[in-house]
Amino acid sequence: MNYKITKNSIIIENSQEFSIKHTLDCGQIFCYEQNQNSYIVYSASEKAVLKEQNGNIIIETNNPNYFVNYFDLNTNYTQKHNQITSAYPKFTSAFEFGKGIRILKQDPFETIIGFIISANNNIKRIQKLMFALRQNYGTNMGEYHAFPTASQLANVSEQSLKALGAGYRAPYILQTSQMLQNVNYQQLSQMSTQELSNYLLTLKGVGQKVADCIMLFAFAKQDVFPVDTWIEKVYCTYFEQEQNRVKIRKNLLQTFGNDSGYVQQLLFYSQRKNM
DNA sequence: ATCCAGGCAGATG
DNA sequence: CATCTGCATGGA
Repeated sequence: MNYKITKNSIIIENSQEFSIKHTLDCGQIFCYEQNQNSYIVYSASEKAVLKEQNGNIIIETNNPNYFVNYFDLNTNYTQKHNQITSAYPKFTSAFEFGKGIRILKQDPFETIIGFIISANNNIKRIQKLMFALRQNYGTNMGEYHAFPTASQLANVSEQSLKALGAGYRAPYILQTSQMLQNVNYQQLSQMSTQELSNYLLTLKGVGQKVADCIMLFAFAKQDVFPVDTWIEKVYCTYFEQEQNRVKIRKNLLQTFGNDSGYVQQLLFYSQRKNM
């Protein structure tokens, strides 16, 4: 995709390959806001404002290089979309609905906490708690708050987390933050999918589904297929009646191979489209 | 009132 | 190994 970088912006020309709305609304990110004619994205300590003008996308930010990587601007999603559409024609209309989705490369710690909170929860409440964590424990950046670091979050009280609505996840957030204080994410990113999965599963509040989401949305792993209640519904629609998530995941991984991550997100978004 | 939301941990066969 | 249960909270 063609883009230009200035000191405080990214300009994307001819932007059909990037739907801001679908990319942000598809459920992979929790800390963003929609305004009248712009979206604001918060990631770790960074912020970006996204607008469409005359068919171009303008991303205003103090850290353009961070968001080039974050929005995965160097990957050709038109090609990916065409490829899966021809490879799996029975899903054409479902894929079409989410055309323009880009799989984000999000901050690992923020993504880990976000998806720990996501367990048995709904997206509105997840977003609310994630912003509350920023507001209460994150570094004040002036006009907004950064997401708290592992060390910052490791030192808050379980009581105060529960007061913000974390419920029974409060001790998971605390224990995982403590475990991640000295982790080398560079090292994690070099692991194979299986190695990384094994590591993530040692964190409190992280099971297979949450680990898959973390690997997909923060580590750009493609050979994962997060199975939640929505994907269960998709599976029962397109494949067969099956309640066992382990089997569903195995079958979907076998069917979609290295297209799994991108396909999963398109199918998830399509399934939730009237929400 | 009951069920559900991007499930997980811990206990029990 | 597989299956079962409790779990905070708020909206439908």
